[in-house]
Amino acid sequence: MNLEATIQAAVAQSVRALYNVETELQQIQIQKTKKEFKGDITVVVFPFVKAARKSPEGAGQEIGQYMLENSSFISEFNVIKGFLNLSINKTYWIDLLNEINSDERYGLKSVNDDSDIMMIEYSSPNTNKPLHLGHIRNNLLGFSIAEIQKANGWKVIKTNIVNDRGIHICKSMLAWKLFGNGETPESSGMKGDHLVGKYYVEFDKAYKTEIKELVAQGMTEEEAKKSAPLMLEAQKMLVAWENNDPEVRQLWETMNSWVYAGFDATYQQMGVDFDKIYYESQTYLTGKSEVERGVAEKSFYQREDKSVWADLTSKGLDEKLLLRADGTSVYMTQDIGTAKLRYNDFDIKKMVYVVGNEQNYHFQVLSILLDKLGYSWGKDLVHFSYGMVELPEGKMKSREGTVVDADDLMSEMIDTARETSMELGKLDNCTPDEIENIARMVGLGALKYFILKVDPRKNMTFNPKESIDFNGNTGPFIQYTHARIKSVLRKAAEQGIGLTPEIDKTIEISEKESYIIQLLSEFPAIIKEAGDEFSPALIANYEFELVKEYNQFYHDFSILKEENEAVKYFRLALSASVAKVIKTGMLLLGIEVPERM
RNA sequence: GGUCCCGUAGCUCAGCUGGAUAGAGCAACGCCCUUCUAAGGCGUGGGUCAUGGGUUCGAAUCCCGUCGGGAUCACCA
Repeated sequence: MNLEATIQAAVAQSVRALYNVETELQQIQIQKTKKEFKGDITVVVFPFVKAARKSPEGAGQEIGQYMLENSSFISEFNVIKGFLNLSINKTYWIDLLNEINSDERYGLKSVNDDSDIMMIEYSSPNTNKPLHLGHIRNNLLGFSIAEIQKANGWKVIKTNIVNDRGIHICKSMLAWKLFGNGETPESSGMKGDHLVGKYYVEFDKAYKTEIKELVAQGMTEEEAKKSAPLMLEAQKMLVAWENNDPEVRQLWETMNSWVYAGFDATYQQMGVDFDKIYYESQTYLTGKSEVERGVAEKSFYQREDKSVWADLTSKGLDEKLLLRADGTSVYMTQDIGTAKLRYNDFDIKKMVYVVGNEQNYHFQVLSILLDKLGYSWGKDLVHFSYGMVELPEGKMKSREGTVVDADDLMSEMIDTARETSMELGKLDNCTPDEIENIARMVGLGALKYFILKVDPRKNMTFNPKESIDFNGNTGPFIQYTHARIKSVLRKAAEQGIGLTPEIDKTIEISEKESYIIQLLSEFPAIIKEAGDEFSPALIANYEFELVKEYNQFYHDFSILKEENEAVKYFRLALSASVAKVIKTGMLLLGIEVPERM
């Protein structure tokens, strides 16, 4: 039983004994004692005032006195206004530290073959342009959520749906055909995804020019957009693709292979991976047949032009297109097919989509459509809807060239980390490989932590010039603390000091030390909450709080120079446990921690 | 216009299942390396928690209105 539950039970017992009142454990409010008051844990007395027929102070005194006499782990108490501040026995804390210290996998639940399956979809790139800052938030959140759910005992399958077909792909294919002169990643020296992205932009430019000309000839903008030759050509290409035209398919395979090579490099650098990848080119047919079944079963209907629609007006939504008049499928059609295939492939208990909040409507509709098609799990899909990343000037716009490229950003971060390390002279006796590895961990750590410490549901601002910091509430700050502890532990080992299995319980420990143990003891609950709330930010903020407290301790107390051997062992054990929790927590965020930096 | 989300220090963010004097980091200023890593620690200044009402012993937190910002309502994905 954790401390909070223990206290709640003790309070309930006290109230029963003193006032003959039954209270539900959940309504007993427990919080950490604020720093300016003495004590470890505070009970809010106000809810019992009525039953006690006493002033808040009086009731607090009575409950506190009763608990002091009847609960062995409470050493003293004080009451301020309606708050009962309890101090916990030193031996209780030392016992806790012993437990934490001896558990290699502290905070992590184990997963076995019987564990429930959670499938988490994230990343979901289009194969017509390279990944950018928005994808970075998606990938980091998806990966971290997967790690957190594993830690909570789920068997997680990380999945990716690659949008490898559709009109947008045809646009870059067409532009390459028209303007490419046979350019390849090899011939140009460009990363494949960047090369293809270049032609997507080329298409857009040429298309805009055509529209302008048509408008000059007297067309409305609407008409011009629809009848521009390039657009018609792209649409023709999509139909040819769906009809398995060999030439189109060949070009498509070639260009996609360039993009995948590029994506793989980006994913690897970012440190994310997938257990099972789906391609829309392989799922859209299932989607189409599902939609056709829906038409046959009268869940959906066909218009005169042969396009297929779902009428959702009874649910307060609009009508939704599911198949175009030319028979080609749309985004929604594909997602229906993908969902069905996934549930066929795995015994999914919970399906989670990590997709931006701009698609809230899409997932609301997807859920309803699957339900209409008779899938009981349709309503249970979880859309983990995260906020957009904005630049100081506002939203990123690819057409205005304000997109922050993922590859560029990561390498800038690593460069900055390397320069900083060199300036500080931290890595003077490291090999070039070691230097590179540490720069990579620190640079990416800064980026990842910066993104993940923010509540995922909120939009966030990223300033490329200012957001990158290595001091304060940052990834490197936490990594640095880990490296410092490791350094102390190395020195201890050199002096032949190992960790004792059990810490002497008769030693005196300070408030600061017991508070750090209290923080450590909260770690499992934080992981659970992060899983329930789908919020890596809770872990990030917890890690920061822990590290800040530890740094104060590190500054104020000496470890290896402590003369009392038992106390020295205690401080080493405390430090080792903090390092362990730092590392475990950071790995849940997908951030590595170096042994030295 | 309908629906949904957001508004906390100069900036970036915590805190939101109601509880004590609203917290961090950055930026500014000052102090601490002959002591285990100064990417650290300590201190100073900085707030109408957008705004008006309501509920309550108690509201940044819950409810309603107003103002401001964003997303979405595509034969784009």
